[in-house]
Amino acid sequence: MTEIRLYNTATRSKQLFKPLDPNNVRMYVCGPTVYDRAHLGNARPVIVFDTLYRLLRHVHGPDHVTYVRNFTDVDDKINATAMARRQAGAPGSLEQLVRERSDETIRWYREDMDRLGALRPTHEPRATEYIDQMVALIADLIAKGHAYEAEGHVLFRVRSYAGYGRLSGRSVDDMIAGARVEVAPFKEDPMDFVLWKPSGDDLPGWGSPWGRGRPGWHIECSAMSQELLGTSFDIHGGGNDLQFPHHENEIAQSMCAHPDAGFAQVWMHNEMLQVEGKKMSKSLGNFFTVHDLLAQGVPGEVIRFVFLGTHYRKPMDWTAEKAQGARRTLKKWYAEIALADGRGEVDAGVVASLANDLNTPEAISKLHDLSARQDWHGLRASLRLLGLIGRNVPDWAGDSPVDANTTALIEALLVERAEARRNKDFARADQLRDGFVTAGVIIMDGAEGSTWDLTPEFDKSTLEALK
RNA sequence: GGCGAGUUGGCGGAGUGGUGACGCAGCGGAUUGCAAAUCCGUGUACAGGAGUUCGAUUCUCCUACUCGCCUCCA
Repeated sequence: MTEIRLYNTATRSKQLFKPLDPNNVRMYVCGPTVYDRAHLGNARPVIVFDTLYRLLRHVHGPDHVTYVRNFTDVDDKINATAMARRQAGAPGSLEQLVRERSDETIRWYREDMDRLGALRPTHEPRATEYIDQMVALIADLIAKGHAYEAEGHVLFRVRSYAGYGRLSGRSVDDMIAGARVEVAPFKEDPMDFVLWKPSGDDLPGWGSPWGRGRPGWHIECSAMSQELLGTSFDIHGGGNDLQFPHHENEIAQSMCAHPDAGFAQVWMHNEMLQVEGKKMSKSLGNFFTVHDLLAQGVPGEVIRFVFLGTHYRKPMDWTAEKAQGARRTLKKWYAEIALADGRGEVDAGVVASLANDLNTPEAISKLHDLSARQDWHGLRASLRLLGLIGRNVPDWAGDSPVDANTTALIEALLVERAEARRNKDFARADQLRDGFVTAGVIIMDGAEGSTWDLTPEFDKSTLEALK
């Protein structure tokens, strides 16, 4: 069996991956807060951990991997949208409007991530459906002395967990020294964080032993992973911005509730995304969503390919130039594998690269090898493993859907050019050749005649001017 | 201020204690009326300094610079 090596943030080293139960490899990834469309940065962990999911399924068998990715649908921005809608006269209770907002955002998220070739996780739990488990977990933490109630809040007693700060390499004292956060007066210690907080009448809330309220952010992942994967499981993933405080707090909660279970064995964090060399932010004007990009005609496969071109633990720069290159490469490969039947074997080199801490850039270089060796079956199967092709070659890469008019016009102009060349009227022949280029038509002359294709920049009026 | 990550050829981007991935661009050749596409060939890069070593881009230390987190942003 293929040996998988993964970099474990918790030990800061790459180590051999040994599942607790090879018949049920379990992975939890922190999913989105569903307050709006997913931006491009949200796509990175999705693609990274989807690739890992595919690798695990390949190695252990599709039925022996359980992948959980949550939706966080308890959030002030969701509430704000719901309240704004109610003010605008939308019917229904606040709870219903909150639910509607999450529902539509989740639907968008799934549509967008599907387009990126990401498989749906085994479970996609919503935080609001696990409130009972969270309440039980919080009560357990209080009973064990790791949490306390104060002014309607329940807080986690950070000093009660000696391992706090291990994952992110911080000491509690250092963090307090450098803290820039205002400390709530009811906290025993500045580092203590909220497990449960009270909700006023104008906010969604649930009944609890501590009054009507809502959970803090971190407790949901502890509760849902425990419910769906057990008190210990194999891999926990997310963006490296979650390393602290989110994952640190998750560890504290889960380890204190189940001191002997071990919680997650391997912690994996993807680096952040940049756009044209800069952090993506609304103020810089380089902020866009996955949906924006798809709507502009950038195919999901192209986005995925660009992402896989950088190792997940390095910052990744999204550029228009990369997207263009990715489109060309994929289109070439799609044309090459058109005749492959899809029953080929996945290339061992591709698997080996992935098994080495998801070295996707190296895996892509192996795809280039397969293409150069004309191993179309292997290329197709390997593209499939990487999620760069589904059952069929995507429509955008096939023969461009061209209306009959345009086809006839191009064919006629090609005939004219062939005649001009035969008659040594090179002025006209070159005029047509250059005109095709300007119009966005690629002409490929071969021994048995000319073939053509349209670039995304194809412009029909420019072509018609050639007549 | 604290913690962490990084700095590889024109660009992107892997990797390794000693045979200089891979892609794009460029250059040379084949081909072409000239081109495009294609095919063949082609690159003496590892931030700076010191150290360890027979030998370092790869290990250690220092310096510079970049970036991320410390704010319920992946």
